[in-house]
Amino acid sequence: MHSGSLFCHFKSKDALLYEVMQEGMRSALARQMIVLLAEHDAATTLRQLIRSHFHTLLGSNSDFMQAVLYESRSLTTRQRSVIAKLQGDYEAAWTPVLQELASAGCLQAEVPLARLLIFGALNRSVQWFDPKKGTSLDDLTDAVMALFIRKKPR
Amino acid sequence: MHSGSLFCHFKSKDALLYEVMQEGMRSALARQMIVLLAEHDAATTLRQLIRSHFHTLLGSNSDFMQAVLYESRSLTTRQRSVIAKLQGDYEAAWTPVLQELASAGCLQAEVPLARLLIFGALNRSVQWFDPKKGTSLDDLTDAVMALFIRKKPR
Amino acid sequence: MHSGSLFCHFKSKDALLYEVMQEGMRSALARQMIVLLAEHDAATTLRQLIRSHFHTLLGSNSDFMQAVLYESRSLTTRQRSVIAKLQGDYEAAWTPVLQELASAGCLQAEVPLARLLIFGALNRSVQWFDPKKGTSLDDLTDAVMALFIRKKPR
Amino acid sequence: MHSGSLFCHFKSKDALLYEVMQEGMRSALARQMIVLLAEHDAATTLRQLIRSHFHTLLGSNSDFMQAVLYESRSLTTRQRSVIAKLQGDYEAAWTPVLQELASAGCLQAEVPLARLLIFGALNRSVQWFDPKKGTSLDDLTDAVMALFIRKKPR
DNA sequence: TATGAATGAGAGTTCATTCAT
DNA sequence: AATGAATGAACTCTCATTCAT
Repeated sequence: MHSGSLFCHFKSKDALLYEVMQEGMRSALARQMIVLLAEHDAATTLRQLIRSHFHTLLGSNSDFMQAVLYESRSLTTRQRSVIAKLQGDYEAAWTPVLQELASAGCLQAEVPLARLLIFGALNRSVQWFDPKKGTSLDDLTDAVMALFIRKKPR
Repeated sequence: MHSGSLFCHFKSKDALLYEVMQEGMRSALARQMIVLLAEHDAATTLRQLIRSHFHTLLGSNSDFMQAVLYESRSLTTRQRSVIAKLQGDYEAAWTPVLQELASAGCLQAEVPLARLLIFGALNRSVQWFDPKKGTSLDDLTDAVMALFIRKKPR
Repeated sequence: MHSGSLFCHFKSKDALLYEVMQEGMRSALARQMIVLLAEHDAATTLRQLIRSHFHTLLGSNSDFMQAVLYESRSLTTRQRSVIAKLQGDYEAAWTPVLQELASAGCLQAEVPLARLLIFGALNRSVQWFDPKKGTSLDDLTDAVMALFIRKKPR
Repeated sequence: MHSGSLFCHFKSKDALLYEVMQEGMRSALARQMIVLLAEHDAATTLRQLIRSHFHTLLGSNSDFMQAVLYESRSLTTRQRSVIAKLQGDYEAAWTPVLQELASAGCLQAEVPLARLLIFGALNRSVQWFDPKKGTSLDDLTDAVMALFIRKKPR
């Protein structure tokens, strides 16, 4: 693409960024919705949410997530709040699942805090994950489940 | 401070950034070394490492950590590798502690991966932690320990 | 031209300076080569070299010579040596002509020194020459020849 | 000397430059006056003027001449005209001597132009003269005389 | 709609000058 | 008078944006 061409399609560079972030978050939400519509037990649902989140973070067409996590300061206040709302909705969907696991004793922390810590752990993978190192997204998902979620106590 | 004053003390803006990052990492390493020199069981040591890390991340004089985590791209390759080395040393010190907990069955993941996930979880707190919300660094430390570390199985 | 426009075409202000100096010296060399290819006696050749040099110094598109003479310190060592090489080649071409005149007794000084003095005399004209004062470049050329070159002794 | 100390003695850096240039030109004029007061024939006087000028250009304490020749643009208009007046007086003193030589047929050019060319030739020596190369100021003076001045025709 | 040279606001940097000590 | 940290105007350069083609 050539230097002036962007402005045939977007009002500004930040407008493109905003579009990409919004579009990316909406598709991530849609992908996640499919997971949530399947009726599984909480542990299975969480596993699928994590797997889906890794796809969103690390799969192809995932650059938007870098933008959501690290470039929000380039947006206007209004745009930033729209993206924050989408991100909030996305993360809020995990709460009931985590709540159920916490109630069952499988997750040993207050859910709001646990959710922040879990998203921190997962999101940072964009910095260190390297598919060439031989670990698959499924392996990663297994490791995360093992780390955070305990077997249901009798 | 006025526009030209910086250059009385530093060759360039990036030279200041580098100094701040280096100095901050060295003091974080020193603080952590004190924790490691105390002889405690692995769980207590980890708790103190986490508490110390939260101090480094969220205490006063902690802005350098934002720089280390998010501004490394402004450095030269050489500078970046120095900072990466310091960060690597800092994080490497956690490995034996995590290893011992993993051997005891208290940490259910491969240590290298667990370490990445744990640092992700902790480091992201600079984005959401707000001391005005009433949670203390000690509370945070307790939550992290509860979330990641299990009671020693009999 | 506006402040940023330069950088569409040149990497830096000094890169422009270097291009102008190099291009100017190459065209001066080319102009001089034409003079040298004509087969004339030494005195005629020298007269034409001087006339050509005044054109290079004082004609239109001659600002580059100011740069070559007085702005070389803005260049990198490498660039400066390229320009110095071109200037050296340019001035070296005068040596055989001066040598022939010296051998004939028309130039009463060691050629290397005479060349330095002659170029000093000519080049300083950029400081004082004013076409509005009524002196032409041909007048100037005649004066220089008369001053430095004697009639061939019988 | 330290960065602020200059301003204990001079109002500005350019004020120092102006003082140095003025002082240097006055001492050059004084030195030249001594030459002119001795009663010699024109050729001898010119030789001594040239020798004195080389001392002024190339001897110790001669940096001011670089400033006079190449840094005048840093001065205010008023200061520049004072320096130009001193330089004009200095060069004007050569006119009668050159005039006499021209009348005698020893200098083959109009005196005003010859003077400009001669000063150009001499002044440029600050760029190329190197005492380590083994040429003395006396050698230089001899060469200049030989180049410009002819034996008196019978 | 696409292009890329031109624009200009803003960032980074230099350096002559000021000023508290 | 001497010092050197601080100042700020001026300069170089970057890059998002504009615009004539």
